[in-house]
Amino acid sequence: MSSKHPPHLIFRALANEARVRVVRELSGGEEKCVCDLVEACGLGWSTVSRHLSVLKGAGVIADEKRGLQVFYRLTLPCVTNFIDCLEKPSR
Amino acid sequence: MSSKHPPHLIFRALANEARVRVVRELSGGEEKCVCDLVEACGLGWSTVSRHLSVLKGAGVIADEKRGLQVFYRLTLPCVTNFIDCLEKPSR
DNA sequence: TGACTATTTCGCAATAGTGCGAAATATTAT
DNA sequence: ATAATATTTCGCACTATTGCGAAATAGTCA
Repeated sequence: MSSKHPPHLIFRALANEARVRVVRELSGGEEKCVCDLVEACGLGWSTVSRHLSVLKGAGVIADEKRGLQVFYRLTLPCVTNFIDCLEKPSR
Repeated sequence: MSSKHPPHLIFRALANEARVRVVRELSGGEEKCVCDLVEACGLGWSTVSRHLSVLKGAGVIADEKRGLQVFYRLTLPCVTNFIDCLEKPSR
């Protein structure tokens, strides 16, 4: 059976500079709390929170609450490869 | 020097079902005329033409005019790999 | 309980994306 | 030059996305 996240919806989830920045922050494999991601994006908390929910809804990231904080991690590793490919001078 | 097409703009160009369909049609490496792509998308000519210009503007496809027809081809092969990855049941 | 911290949800105004049909452009054939 | 074909450009109405601040929610600690 096919995924409930068709390709164009995943592209849509990534079609924003802040959301790509979030994915980059998580590309090393380490989890980050929302506070880290807010700082990385340079946007307001409410805005970043909604960006995170878009990425999560598309299955690109997942979250886990620990204590007061929520930690996010990347769940779609091949997006990192693709971004790397896009950044090579000659793709 | 870095590309003039940052990742989030490439994702934005792909953030539409018709445009992903176009990329798929071109993934085999063969060129297709607009008429083929109009048929594949099931949308009007003017709409598909604009989708093609979005993809071209992002550097995902390129065009070449031959006679009365314009042929498009994929210029960003790694997008095919990424879409394939997205469609695997377990990514 | 109440205060404090981390995060999300809501409502808003502004901007961007979508698909359409009509008109414009360009190339070829008569 | 005229006509026919293939494609693009334009203007419109509609919908979706964006970022913000205020308010709501949830967990921890005194």
